[in-house]
Amino acid sequence: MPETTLKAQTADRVRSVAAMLEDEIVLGWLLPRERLVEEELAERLGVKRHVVREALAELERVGLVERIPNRGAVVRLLDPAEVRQIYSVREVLETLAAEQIPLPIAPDVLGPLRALQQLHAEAVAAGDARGAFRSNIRFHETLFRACGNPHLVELIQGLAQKVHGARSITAASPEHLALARDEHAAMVEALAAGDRGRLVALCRQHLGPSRDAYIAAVEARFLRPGRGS
Amino acid sequence: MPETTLKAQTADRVRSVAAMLEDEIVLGWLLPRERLVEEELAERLGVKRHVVREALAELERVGLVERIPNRGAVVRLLDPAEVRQIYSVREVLETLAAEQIPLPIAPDVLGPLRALQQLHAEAVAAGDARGAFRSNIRFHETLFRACGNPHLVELIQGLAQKVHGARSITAASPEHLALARDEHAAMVEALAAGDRGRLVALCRQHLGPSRDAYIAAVEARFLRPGRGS
DNA sequence: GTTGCTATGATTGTCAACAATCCTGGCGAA
DNA sequence: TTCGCCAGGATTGTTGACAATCATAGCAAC
Repeated sequence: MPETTLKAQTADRVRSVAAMLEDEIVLGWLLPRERLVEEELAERLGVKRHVVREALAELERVGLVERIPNRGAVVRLLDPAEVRQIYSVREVLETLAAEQIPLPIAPDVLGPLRALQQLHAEAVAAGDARGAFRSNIRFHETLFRACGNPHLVELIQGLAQKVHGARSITAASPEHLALARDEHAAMVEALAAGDRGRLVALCRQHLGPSRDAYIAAVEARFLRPGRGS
Repeated sequence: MPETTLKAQTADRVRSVAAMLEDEIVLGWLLPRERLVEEELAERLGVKRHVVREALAELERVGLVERIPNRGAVVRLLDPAEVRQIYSVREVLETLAAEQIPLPIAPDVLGPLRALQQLHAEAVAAGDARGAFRSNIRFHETLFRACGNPHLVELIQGLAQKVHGARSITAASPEHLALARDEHAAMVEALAAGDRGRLVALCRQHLGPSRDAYIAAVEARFLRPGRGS
């Protein structure tokens, strides 16, 4: 029998629901400004309303969802200025982490990293956006964890999650996925070769494309017509 | 009639309760490993259990409290290694922020900053630990907000909050409070003079004393006897 | 005297009904 | 036609009761 969801405590179920909703937002199943009705989600996901409620609160904290008192939650549209600010901090933190990774890289980091890189490459080849998204997250998590400071990693992950909402544009784009795949390969190479300068440069460059693609897409497609200032 | 708590929505009440509990932890009213019983707190603070529950979840997220399923919450003791890691990241981020503050400083920042500095000095002079704690937070918030990147400020504040539990040691120490007061004065001076190098150095140095005092105190007083490795 | 088990009490976790709030559509008057 | 108002419906927010879980103390057996 399946044991993953059998003995699940509420806290786990909340995280699970939050992750599912995050997926649906990131993959573009749920569009910006789309309403998220608690009861409907509760039924669809097979949990109580209470659990959905906490999950939405979690997503609000992260910034993927906006919650207005007595009115409910909607998928939030990140405004370009905010995205730019977040990316600028990400750049600093990820550079910092990359600079602190001990080189030569430990084998017990390089191994899993190569495995995740391949997983990601396979998902890209198969056109599996969801798989690519998840394995991409795990790749970077594993990479940055090697820097040795868990709190720095936590910050980096938190910021990455904040702009996950911006991924619906790039997550489905074959060109961006292929580019990310190649850059991952280059990072692994640089790590294996102990080339710090190259690694740091790659990490920094890695952020640019998705940011620019998102900003361009938002300005072209999603900005509310009546509100342009 | 008092209007601050009159129209308060639940979310505000949760924040309020969380802040009260944080105060009590920081000021040493609640000691590490002390149990926090939901119903008791609900009655004492005049709110429903539900609100206390969410507040405890919030404090758990921040790291001030530990929550074990079906067993309740206790005040968490930060272990020295964790404190050291957090402070190392704080040092980087606060230095970064200090480097980005536009100089010469804008008058509408310097003014409030001076006011908060004075507020802090007065609290220190009066031996008002709570007042010193709160005005200290607001001083740094105002200072770093001047860097112009709200997300960086948010990160800095989050990290500071994580080690607030470590403040019960320094919050009551007249020497540390006096030192902090003088360093604040020096920061304001450096800002007014446009001396970036001095400002950055001061911010970096400012973190050391409380970190070291906490680690020393924890190792001397709180480590569980039976568990020393 | 020590160990293991059971009953009890204390505390948290879950739930569904109820209350409060807000949007929507329809109706009437200017 | 347009504006304002009111009722109805939909959705969230709150509450208290109930169920599940865990620590503790007392008792019995070794």
